[in-house]
Amino acid sequence: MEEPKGLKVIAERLNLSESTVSRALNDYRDISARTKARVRDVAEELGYEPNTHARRLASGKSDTIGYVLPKQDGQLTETFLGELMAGMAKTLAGCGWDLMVLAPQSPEDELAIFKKIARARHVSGLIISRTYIDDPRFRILQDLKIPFVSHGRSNESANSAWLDVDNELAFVEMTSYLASLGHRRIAHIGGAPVYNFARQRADGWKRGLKNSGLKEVAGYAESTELSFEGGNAAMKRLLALDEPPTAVCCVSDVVAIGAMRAIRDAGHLPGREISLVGYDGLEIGSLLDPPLTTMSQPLQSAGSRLAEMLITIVEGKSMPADNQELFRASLVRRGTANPPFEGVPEGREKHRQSINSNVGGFES
Amino acid sequence: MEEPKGLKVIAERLNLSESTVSRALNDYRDISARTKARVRDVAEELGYEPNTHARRLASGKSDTIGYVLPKQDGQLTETFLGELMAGMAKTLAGCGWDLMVLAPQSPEDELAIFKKIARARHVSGLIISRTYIDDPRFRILQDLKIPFVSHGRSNESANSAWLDVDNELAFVEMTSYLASLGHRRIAHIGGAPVYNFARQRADGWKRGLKNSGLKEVAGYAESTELSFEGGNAAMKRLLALDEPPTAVCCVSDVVAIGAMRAIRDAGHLPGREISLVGYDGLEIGSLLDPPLTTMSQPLQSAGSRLAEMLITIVEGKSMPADNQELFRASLVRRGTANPPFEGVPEGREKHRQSINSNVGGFES
DNA sequence: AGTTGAACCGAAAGCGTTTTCGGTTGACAC
DNA sequence: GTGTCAACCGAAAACGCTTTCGGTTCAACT
Repeated sequence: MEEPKGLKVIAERLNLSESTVSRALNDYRDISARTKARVRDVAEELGYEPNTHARRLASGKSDTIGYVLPKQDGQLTETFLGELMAGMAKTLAGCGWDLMVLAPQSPEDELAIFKKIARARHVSGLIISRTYIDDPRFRILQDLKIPFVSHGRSNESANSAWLDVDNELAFVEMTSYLASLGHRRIAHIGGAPVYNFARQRADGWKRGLKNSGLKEVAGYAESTELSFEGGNAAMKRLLALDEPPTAVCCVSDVVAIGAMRAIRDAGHLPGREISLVGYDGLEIGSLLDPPLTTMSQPLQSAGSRLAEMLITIVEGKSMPADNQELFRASLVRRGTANPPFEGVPEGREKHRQSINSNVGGFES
Repeated sequence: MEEPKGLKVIAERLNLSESTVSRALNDYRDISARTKARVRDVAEELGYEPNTHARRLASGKSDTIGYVLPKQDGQLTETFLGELMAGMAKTLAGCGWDLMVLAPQSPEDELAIFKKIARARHVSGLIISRTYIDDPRFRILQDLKIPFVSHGRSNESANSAWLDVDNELAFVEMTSYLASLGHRRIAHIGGAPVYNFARQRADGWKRGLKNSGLKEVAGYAESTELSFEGGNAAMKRLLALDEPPTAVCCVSDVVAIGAMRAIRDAGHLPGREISLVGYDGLEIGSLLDPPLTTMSQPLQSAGSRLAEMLITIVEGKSMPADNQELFRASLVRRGTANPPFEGVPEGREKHRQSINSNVGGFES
């Protein structure tokens, strides 16, 4: 009982040709309003749904964009994935486009996927994440003439479309904030220097220091992998310095949480002896003890915007280089960023008075 | 300079017909091995990539499955999404299939999406997550004759394909483990009772109690939303009981972390006065103080298997009801599950002796 | 020599759209 | 009345592949 669908039945019902029906549904202007209405009614009534494949074959468009899953170190716990993809899928669906997921297993695999897309063109554009400072993908995609937008910049992104958070500004603000609380010895735990965002954040920290008239102390620029252990290890190194920092800017919440652990293990209290600010705005940070001060960035809207940008590019309505947008992160004040500690850690109570009197004036 | 691709050029180069080339590439057995080899060589050399849309139109297959993003309460921080989708995409890609993301904005929207798929058939199967105890989607998808596999069971899933973790067993083990450590008063903080996994876990807890000869104390079965705040609030209620539990099984790590906070706020130490086990195996739990004991479930492999199952069903190689698999979670021993505290919380020293002597015999 | 049947391959009919190109109206001006 | 120009619509050719159906060839049996 498979009733034949298709333009054909609609056409027959109305004594029209298939081509007329097609154009009526696609709102061509050489079809009278009356006819359009009749066609639409019948289509509605029949529950007509165009055959995607036929449409795409005939039109030569694929109305599909691909999102390349960032595969880092085998770990895929990125908390932003869900939000980002939801944002993309939502606006794409609004335009009748599809979102396809690509999960390259290795850089070579990724290249193979790109090449295949370049030839088959069954995906008309790509969105990539987790960009590197020197990210070969920009060149590759440009050479292959695959339209794309990156979530994050790169040295190679000058002429391509991207959407990024102003990581540098965020870390300038973060550092300035700590400085405004009275901190003078502010360190940074950064991410692997291949990631562009890691560099941006480190740069922001440096600029923040400068803006506040502080200078970078030797050994204060830590770099580690984006994990708890990474943050933990880096913080330990900072604590082992002759003059440990009183505040630390962390490249991510996860790293910050690792750092908190190290601070605790050293017998200090995060946010008291050593202030700490993370980045990402993870919900979980709010439940820690003390709750992690952090900076949060928009995700759903970023995904949505990425999709919008890519569509206009694919449709030739704008040039890649004209699609470069900077979002802004915002400070979430919680418990780990406070004025420098007036007391003395680890039962060195005897020191307390002197330190206190030396510093002075920062009691809240 | 657009060189014409397609079967045509290969056919011309070899003085074969397009149909022969097509069948050669698709490994039909009425093509000689020699011809197949020649065709493949030329195809390789020319970098031939078949046109997906044409192929799908002609064959009537879509080779695409859709993953329905679980949208809960506007929050999409599901940590498992990345892993799960990577697993799916990976095995799908291995078969030349595509993974499409669907992000329904509401239940009505979800229904509309299903209906559209049922008609257009541009997606040949679906994978759904976060199933409810009474999940209308099972009926709907069956009625619409859309092949699907669910990640998680439901009351309605008897005749459909699913892959689930044995949540009940996991919580039986969890509870038994706590009992084996000597706990007698074991509570449970569960999730919203609409989710099937929440019920399963609660059931597991109850069965675990029974197996260990313990009984469910009034007020020990808490239920809350799957968030830090939820866990926090639930634990507060437990602490306010006349006889608070000495151990708590939590429906998720996030909830457990919220509970830890409540325990701390009450002046106790998680894992000492009150033991705690979470579920999910989140990495972050390992960095808490003390590190959260939990149960972890496989995700990449689950995604992979889900995809495999769906493919065999779509291709008619197996019936949905024959595709029901139970994965197993495994205990990750960290720091929050220990024998009952021998000390006395909050100066209720007087209770201690009696309790201890009543229970007895479980010191490790 | 005739028959049979693998083994191979080509012709051609789709698959369900889009889109170009003309053709037919009728109105309106000249 | 002839010409012109919109406004509408149909015919038909793509789009690039799959798949059915036959046809040819050639070796191997009768």
